[in-house]
Amino acid sequence: MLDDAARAALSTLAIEVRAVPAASYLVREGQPPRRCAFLLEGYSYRQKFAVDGGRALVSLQVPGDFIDLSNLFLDESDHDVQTLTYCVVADIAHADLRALVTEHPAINSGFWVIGLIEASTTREWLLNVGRRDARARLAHLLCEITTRTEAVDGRDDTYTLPMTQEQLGDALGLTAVHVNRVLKGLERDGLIARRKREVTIVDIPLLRRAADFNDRYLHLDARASA
Amino acid sequence: MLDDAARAALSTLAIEVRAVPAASYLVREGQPPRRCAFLLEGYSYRQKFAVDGGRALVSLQVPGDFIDLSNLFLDESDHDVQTLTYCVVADIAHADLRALVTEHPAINSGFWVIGLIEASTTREWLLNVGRRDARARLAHLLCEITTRTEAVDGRDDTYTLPMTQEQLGDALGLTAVHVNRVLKGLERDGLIARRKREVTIVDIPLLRRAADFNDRYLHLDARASA
DNA sequence: CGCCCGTTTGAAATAATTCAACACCGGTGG
DNA sequence: CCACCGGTGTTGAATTATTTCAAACGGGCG
Repeated sequence: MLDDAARAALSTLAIEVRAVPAASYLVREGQPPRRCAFLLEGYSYRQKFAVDGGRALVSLQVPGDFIDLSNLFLDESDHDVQTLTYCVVADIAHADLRALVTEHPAINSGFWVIGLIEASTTREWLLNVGRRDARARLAHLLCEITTRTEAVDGRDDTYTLPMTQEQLGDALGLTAVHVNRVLKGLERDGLIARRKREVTIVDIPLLRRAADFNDRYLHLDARASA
Repeated sequence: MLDDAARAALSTLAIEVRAVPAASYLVREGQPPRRCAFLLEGYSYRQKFAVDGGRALVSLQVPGDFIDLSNLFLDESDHDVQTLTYCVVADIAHADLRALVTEHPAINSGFWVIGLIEASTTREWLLNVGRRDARARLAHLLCEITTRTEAVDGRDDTYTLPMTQEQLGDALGLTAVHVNRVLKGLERDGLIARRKREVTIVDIPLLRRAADFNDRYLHLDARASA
């Protein structure tokens, strides 16, 4: 819980808001900026590459997520962050954040919580890619997206998928072609419906079961306090 | 860099050392202790389960790693930590650690760095499992183990593999059977040699190339300061 | 209008799994 | 001291999930 002083400090933070087009880089591997970006609107993702050109999306960010808290403490980024859609981000100077963190223990641990939840999510993705078949993997990702976006803005279960099938594949360790087939399978079985890029979760319980989805790893309650 | 006061604080920390047999739990999913464990000796790993019984090892810990820094800020663990071998761990009370972190910004950011490196490592594992074939995956894990253990105690390239082939499989998203075959393949091609559980890296450059291994993700330099 | 990116579909190829049997080894108890 | 035991490693053959390659389609955009 934040005390009043902490709240005040947060609200007087000097931030610079900027709009960013889709598919542009917010962070590049190896390059460290002097500011942290906070996602206000839109979606972005972290990615890493293998030498053979293989790509892995290793996490998604939705509005309310920090883009690169890691750059505050590490001076070389180990991955890229790229926007998925048009985004609005708030930049905060490293110096300000550092000051904030040392002066307000509550904010410090709040940031810790944010970082730890992200780590937890990456672990769940590792389980997903390593130990679930394509159908469950895809279903799991769909469940995560709905859960995380509705936690932000009480959305219903229809949303336009912000990702291409190729990107979905890279997030799941699958081929775009296979993603397509699995997507159709889920549709055929009445778990989801699609119209162009728009996806509707038709049967949430069924999808969750198919996905082996349990939202514990998202630490929704802990996140609320930040 | 730590100042003298921080060093002093660290050295007067009340720690309780205990020995733990192999294959015992250090942390259980859902259960939060009031202390953080630091690994002094031995190896341990984090694991998560899918409902169908599938297991994923999501990280390894070597001497010098924190077992559960996450429990300091999150009150419910989202995974287990289990010892791989006989271990010696140091327990530190949460209260002490919290005080340390709020009083010494340098220690705070040191802990951040540790957490962030671990997150980076998990992302690399995700790339490994999602986008590399079995041979590269296994080679990559072998490279990581050598690199991390030699960073601790300037070891040479022979070491007894602390893991069963089943555990290797769970760390790589593969079957134990397949791990066995791939291991033999690496041996046949002269990249490694084996005698019982003992593994020798015969040709490091070749293994690294086969693994697509680049140690940047381990942030070895940043780690040194902690 | 035409182009390009993303999607859809099929057929063939392949990596990895599954199942099953057997060998090995260290440890335990008779 | 030997026999047995369970866990681990090894091997082969059959099966399956996923990839690869290739071609065609569709729609949004300049």
